[in-house]
Amino acid sequence: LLIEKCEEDLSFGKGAFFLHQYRGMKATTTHNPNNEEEARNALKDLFQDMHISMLEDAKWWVDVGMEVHVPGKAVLWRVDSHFALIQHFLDADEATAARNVKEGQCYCVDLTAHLTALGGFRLRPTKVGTFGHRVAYVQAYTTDKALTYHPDGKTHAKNITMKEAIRPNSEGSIPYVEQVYHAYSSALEKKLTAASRIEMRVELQYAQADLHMFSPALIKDTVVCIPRRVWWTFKLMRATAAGLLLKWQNEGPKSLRKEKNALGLTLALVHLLNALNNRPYAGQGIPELYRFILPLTYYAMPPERVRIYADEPTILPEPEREGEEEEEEEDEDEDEGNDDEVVEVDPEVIQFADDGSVPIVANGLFFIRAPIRLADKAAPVPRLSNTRAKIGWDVVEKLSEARKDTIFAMIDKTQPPGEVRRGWGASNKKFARGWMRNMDEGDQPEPSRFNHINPANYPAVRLTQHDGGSDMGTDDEDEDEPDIKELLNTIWRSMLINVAYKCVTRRNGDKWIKFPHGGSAAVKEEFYSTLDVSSRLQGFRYVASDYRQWDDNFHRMFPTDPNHKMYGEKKQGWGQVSWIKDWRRLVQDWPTDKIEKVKRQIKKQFDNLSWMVMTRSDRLWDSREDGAAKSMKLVARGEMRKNAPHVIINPKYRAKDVK
DNA sequence: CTGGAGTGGGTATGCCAAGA
DNA sequence: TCTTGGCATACCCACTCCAG
Repeated sequence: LLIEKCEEDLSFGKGAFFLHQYRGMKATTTHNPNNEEEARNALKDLFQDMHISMLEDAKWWVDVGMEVHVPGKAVLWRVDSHFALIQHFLDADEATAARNVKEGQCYCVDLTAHLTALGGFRLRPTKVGTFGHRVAYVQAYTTDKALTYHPDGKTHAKNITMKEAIRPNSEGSIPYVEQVYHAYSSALEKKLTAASRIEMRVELQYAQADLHMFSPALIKDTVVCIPRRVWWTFKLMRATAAGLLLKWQNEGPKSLRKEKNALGLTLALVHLLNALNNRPYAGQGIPELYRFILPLTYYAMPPERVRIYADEPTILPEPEREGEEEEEEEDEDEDEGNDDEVVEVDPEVIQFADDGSVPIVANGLFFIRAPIRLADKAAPVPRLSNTRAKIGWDVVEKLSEARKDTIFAMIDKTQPPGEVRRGWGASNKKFARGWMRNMDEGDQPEPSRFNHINPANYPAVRLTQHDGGSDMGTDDEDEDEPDIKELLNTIWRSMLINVAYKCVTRRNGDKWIKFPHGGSAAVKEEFYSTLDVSSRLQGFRYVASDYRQWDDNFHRMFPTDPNHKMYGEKKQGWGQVSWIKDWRRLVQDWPTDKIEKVKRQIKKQFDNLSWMVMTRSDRLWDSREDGAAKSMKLVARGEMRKNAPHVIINPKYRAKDVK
């Protein structure tokens, strides 16, 4: 009658029906899964208040669940067992099961703590396929009880947010991390375990059939038992490691903390921490992040491949056996309030390898896939390495649930570290050093002790403005004042001399360079304007460059970035030559456009040379054997074949003409 | 005798493009 | 699309030499 009324009077009442929900207490009934009689009685028990025979079976669904619990162990689902589980509980053929374990709308894996071999799943079976049972959904998951057992009765925040991760307390550590650390420690102390659960919503008529067929063999293949001590220690270690990195980041310079790769690492840590207590968050932007958090991607596999990891070495040694302590029988968790039947599994069912090892390779056990650059001089903030991490700001904003400027503002607000941490042990020496150098930034570099190379000390180098066509400004750039021209000419000339002068010398005194008459001071363009390099050097290794290489080499010799630092201001040749100092002074003092214009002029000169020193980042002359590109050719005889200096040939010329 | 400069070799890492 | 090798950068370090 009511339904009829609805259909007539309400605009949205068409096709209305009643939904009946019969709610019981969680774990009202339990039974041994291997005993059919018990199972039947349990079901009867549950429905004793209802006239079960009057119900239409096909229209009633019942939520059933079971829990695998082993004393002293954390019981976790194996990702590679999903196929078997799904095939079993749907009673489906292989093709149907395969269709149902394709990651997507209907099936998704919930990794346990981002361990790619471990995880439950959620499944809404597909409509197509053949099923022995009609199942509305299946869910397999793991329950950790530690968090409800917090010693002080305080429950720590369920999730850490990005904002919490960049806001340290007065001691510099992250409150959330402290809390989970204590939670796991107490879990260790209290010898807590974790259990695997599977729940599904089935048609009433199949409820019995579905439940009692969880055979010992199937259980053995689908779960993994990790000694609880290993399990909690793992969580503890991950939380600690993540906490250290966060703390470390928070001590770094603010500007660097705002870099995408630094925030990317923060994000990754946040998600790793959260995955310890909850199923990993899966939302938009997550694939990018997980590409470098997760070490491997797993899919459920057909049965013949399920045991694929069985032969791999165990990486988790089981600590000593716990004996027969802890005979906890069952869980009293109250969560969803469905009519779950809790099935107790006989602990004897789970067998352990005799050698005391745990039959699992838990990939990704310790940390994350992408390399982390801990800290260096340039960036004393731990961050993701550039190679793979390509996180956009939109992803950072989305996953951190905060705007970029909010995050920046928060970083700006953080207290400067009260005390500079001088290293985290030997392995982090690098960090400490970089940090300390950062602190010393105000110090002035010592004046060079190589003033004698200054062109001013070489009379022949004094500007000779009328010296043929080699001067600067011979083109249409004549508006430059004469003294600037003079300066540029000086720089150009001293470059030619300095390069020759600083050519490497063997420790035994062997000189590579053959100076013209008059020594190094007599070196001019002409010295570099021949392909007969052998007449200039005792031996050499050359690269017949392309234009890009040639230009790069030029840019290294005349850098226009005022912040460009060459290694060791005083070392490896670069800091000892006067042209660099003069040039860099110009770069500091002059506007960029003017410098670029001047640089173009010098480049014209440069392009007229036939060869030049092939500079390396940290050294003017390089003579390393293994540092040389394979494409470099060696021109030298006898002793001089070893460690010959590197030279670059102007791409205008053909390599085969080089002697 | 000592410490800094200078030299030459080592290494972690980045980037790109060819290969799988 | 991921891996790999080549080549480069930017740093480190042992050793030698030499001035003070």
